[in-house]
Amino acid sequence: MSLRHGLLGLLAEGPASGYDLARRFSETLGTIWPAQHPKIYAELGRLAADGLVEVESEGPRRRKAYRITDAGLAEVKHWLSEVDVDHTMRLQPLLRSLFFWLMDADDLQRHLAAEARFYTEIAEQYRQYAERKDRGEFGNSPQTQSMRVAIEAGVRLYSALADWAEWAQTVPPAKPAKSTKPAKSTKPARAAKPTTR
Amino acid sequence: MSLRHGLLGLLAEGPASGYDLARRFSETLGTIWPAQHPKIYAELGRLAADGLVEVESEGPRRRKAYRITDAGLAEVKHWLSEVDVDHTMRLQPLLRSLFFWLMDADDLQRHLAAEARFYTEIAEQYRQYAERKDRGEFGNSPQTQSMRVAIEAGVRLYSALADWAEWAQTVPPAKPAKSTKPAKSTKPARAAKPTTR
DNA sequence: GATGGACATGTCCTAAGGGACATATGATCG
DNA sequence: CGATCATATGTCCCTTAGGACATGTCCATC
Repeated sequence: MSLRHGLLGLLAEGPASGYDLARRFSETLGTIWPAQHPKIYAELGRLAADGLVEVESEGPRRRKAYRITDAGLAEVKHWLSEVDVDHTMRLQPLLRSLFFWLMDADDLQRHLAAEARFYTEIAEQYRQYAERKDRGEFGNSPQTQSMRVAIEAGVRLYSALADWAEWAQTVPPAKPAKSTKPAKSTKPARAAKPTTR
Repeated sequence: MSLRHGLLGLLAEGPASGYDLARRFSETLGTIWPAQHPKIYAELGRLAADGLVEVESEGPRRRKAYRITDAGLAEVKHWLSEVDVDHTMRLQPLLRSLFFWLMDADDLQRHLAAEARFYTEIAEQYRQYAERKDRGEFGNSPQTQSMRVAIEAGVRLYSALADWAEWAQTVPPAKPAKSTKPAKSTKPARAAKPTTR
């Protein structure tokens, strides 16, 4: 249920419409926390029903801007300070890496090179963003300060992944256990063992 | 739909039961790709219906071991080489970091210290696992070679996060825009601007 | 031989994610 | 003035995730 608190956190900066919030998610937050507009509108409705946000104004084309209420602010602060962090990571690239041994050496090298390029590029984007902030381009409000901290995480994470993908290209492909030794051959599906225990 | 391919990948190493697979997810894979047993049994059923796996043997207590079929192996290889990688990351800790400005300085320091401890510990676990592999404790099969590559990613990712959390503790908390300058005060909810554009 | 515990598989139900589609409205420009 | 585009909000529906609960089975041990 982090989307709920994500929305509250964004609204703590000031009123915004569902459209605004959806843009922020798709433009900058998308890499660390994806959220499509259907979910956002639905959640805003629920938040309003629960009294955590309220409609601040109705704008030009049906635009509704929401403002966080005191209850909403209390809720997001409570979440930040009292609720356990969920450290779950769901990284498909890492899951795939477990199965690299199923790939041709060529395909694998291509794959890793593409991954390295991808991560390097994202890391670079975050780095530039960080620089602009450090040059004072976005002011020095508490919000942008926190943004700076988040960006730093992006830089470090994606740099680490880029380095990893580079490094992985240098790992020699393990031969499918052929000529290394006489190889006690019959061990016919090692993971099988119908372990009763 | 990565669980499907995750299961196929694991079964490519050799036959296993739903219980075995669930344990592998909860013990070692849980950090990078969580999966509970209800999903696993359901997906195994679907995989069997689609002919990508088949029941290899029935063991002691209703135990059913599944074996990957040729079609299943082809499917997972196709996924690895041809299907685009999903780079989506969903990191609650990073989402939270955007809202650090809403926290007391004390709470934030406590939070960051706990985060640093957590990431350091996980990184250390991965590091030890990598060492054991490098000492040859797990042999040198292609599978364990790939495992080694995945572990390396874990080491680097969690080290990066640990360093980040340490670094973040040194970032001075931005004062809520008070005494820094005369401060053109009236700019009443900067994010509001009912942008019609 | 009864009982408790680890093994093993499964269902049920609700919530969350997300693609596809629908619709209203104001702005722009020929 | 009519067409078209970007803005803005929403619904529908299917899939995936995951907590809670239920059941069966073999083993140890008292």
